[in-house]
Amino acid sequence: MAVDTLETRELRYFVAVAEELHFGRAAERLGMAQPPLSRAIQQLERRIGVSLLERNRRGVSLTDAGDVLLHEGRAALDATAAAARRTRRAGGADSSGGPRNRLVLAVKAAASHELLQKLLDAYAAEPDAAEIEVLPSGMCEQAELLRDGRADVALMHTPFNSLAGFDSEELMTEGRIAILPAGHPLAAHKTLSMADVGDIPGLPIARWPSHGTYPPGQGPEIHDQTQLAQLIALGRTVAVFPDSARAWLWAEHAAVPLADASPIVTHIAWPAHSRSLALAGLIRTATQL
Amino acid sequence: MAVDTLETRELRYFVAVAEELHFGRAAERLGMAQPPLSRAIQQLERRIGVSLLERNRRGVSLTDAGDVLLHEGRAALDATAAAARRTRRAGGADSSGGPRNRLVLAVKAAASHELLQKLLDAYAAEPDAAEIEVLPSGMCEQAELLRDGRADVALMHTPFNSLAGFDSEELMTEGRIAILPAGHPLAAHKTLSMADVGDIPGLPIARWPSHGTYPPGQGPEIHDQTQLAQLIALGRTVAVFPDSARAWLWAEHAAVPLADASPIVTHIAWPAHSRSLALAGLIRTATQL
DNA sequence: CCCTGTCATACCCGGTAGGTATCACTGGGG
DNA sequence: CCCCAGTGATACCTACCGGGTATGACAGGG
Repeated sequence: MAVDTLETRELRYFVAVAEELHFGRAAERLGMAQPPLSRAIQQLERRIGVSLLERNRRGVSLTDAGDVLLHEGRAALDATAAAARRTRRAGGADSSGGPRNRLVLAVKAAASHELLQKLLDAYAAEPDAAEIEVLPSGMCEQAELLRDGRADVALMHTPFNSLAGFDSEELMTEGRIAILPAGHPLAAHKTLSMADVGDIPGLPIARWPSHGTYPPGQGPEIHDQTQLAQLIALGRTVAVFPDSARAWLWAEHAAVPLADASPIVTHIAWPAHSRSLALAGLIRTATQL
Repeated sequence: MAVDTLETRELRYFVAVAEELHFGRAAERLGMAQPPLSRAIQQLERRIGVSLLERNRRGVSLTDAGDVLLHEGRAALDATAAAARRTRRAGGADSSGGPRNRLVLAVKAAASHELLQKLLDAYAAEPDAAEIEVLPSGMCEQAELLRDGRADVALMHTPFNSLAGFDSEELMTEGRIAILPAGHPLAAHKTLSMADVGDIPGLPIARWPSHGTYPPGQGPEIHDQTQLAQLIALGRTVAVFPDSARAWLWAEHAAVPLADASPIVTHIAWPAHSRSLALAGLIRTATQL
């Protein structure tokens, strides 16, 4: 093999070891025995002429070069997986009928309902519309879905998602609101500031494991939006949401605009090198909404 | 091998065939015989379950899926090559002394002299400055250099370069000037329009093979900037350049601002997933110029 | 009709990826 | 103090498969 070419298999092996920092566990994860994995990593280090792992007594740690290869290798593996997935999607469906174009659109579950609905309706009305598969995703994994090819295009929301590495178009900007119990004194205000909501006596901000706002504070722990809505209705917590959250407010809720919260901008984003006509049509539709 | 994993070797093979559209030539380019290449492509098609090539009588053409794999595969191969190169750069230099950080900066040859000089000087004065290797590149290949890891960061110029897929920061905006023979009547004008320079009797725009402006027109053919400068001095042609080209004008040249030309914006751009401290320092220096 | 150029098939060989058994080393506990 | 548990490395073998050569099938053109 050419000395300057990394095989996908080698990258998979190295990333597994670098993530586990343990040859045995990495081998198990890869479904193979430990000795061939050790040997493969040694060969890899010899081939690229750089030592990647520090074999200390009792464990393994990454060298600087190893850290670089971990990050770059993940990106390369994502790109390879994306090539396989998108190719399969482009051709595999052909057997089930015409030149079926299908686009996978990743959206943050339960966000941008109205916008998404308008987009899907408008696009479906286009003459040569492709089939759109909506892929609900967790909070911040849209980028990952785009990178590894499970999705072709995504709705992303700054400042929560980073648009780094993708092409994107801005679709919508909205402010944020504080959602309070309907009877709360602050609910009478015309606007509030972030500082106000962060420090309401008796109303600690809820902690939502997958939402960053977890470690600090002593607020109640929640796991989905319904729990949160209920806790607010019971007068136990406050929450900050985008304007569009007004759509699902309860009678027991009150919404007050936040004057100093950074606005939430919704973008449609896609891999920079995409050349699909169906995608171009969807983007055109989206920007003309 | 897992059925859903593409090996680098398979991608290399397929991309070669897809580019040549000829098994024999592709095999020659890959330094191998034709039969194993045919077999490898067949196995690839079976593995991903999609037909990639249309074997017509007298030649080969790409299916839709094949076209997708050609583009996605190129990106994946670039990412893989980048992983190898950057890893080698991160670790290979360690043997020749301390924790030597080296950054490769791609710049369009002979552009942005002053800006580049200021940037290098300012960065060198930083306390923990890494070594910067300046990689002169052709007109539009900075993106390619960043993608395949030959460079870590680049100076790019919109609208010539596309920033798609990279992170970037704006550094400088400049207008454009028409460079005329000193004695020419139009040289007396305060400003000109693009239409003016495109159609000057007796002064056809020069044709520069690597600059897009090649096919049409009957202007003289040139191959580098010095030839162009000389032809202008001789009163044979006109050229449009960014403001900063004033730095190298001859006495026989006259520069007139163009009122309606889109401005040229210089950016510093880097791969979106970069995490290098040295790169962060360079970017910080650049944005504070 | 043969000849040429194309990709596919048939068959063989060597390298190497992967498995099993074992070693070398270190640190902790009885 | 020594033994044991747990780590990664080494030794050795096997089987698969990637690659080579020779040849076939098929279509077009002179």
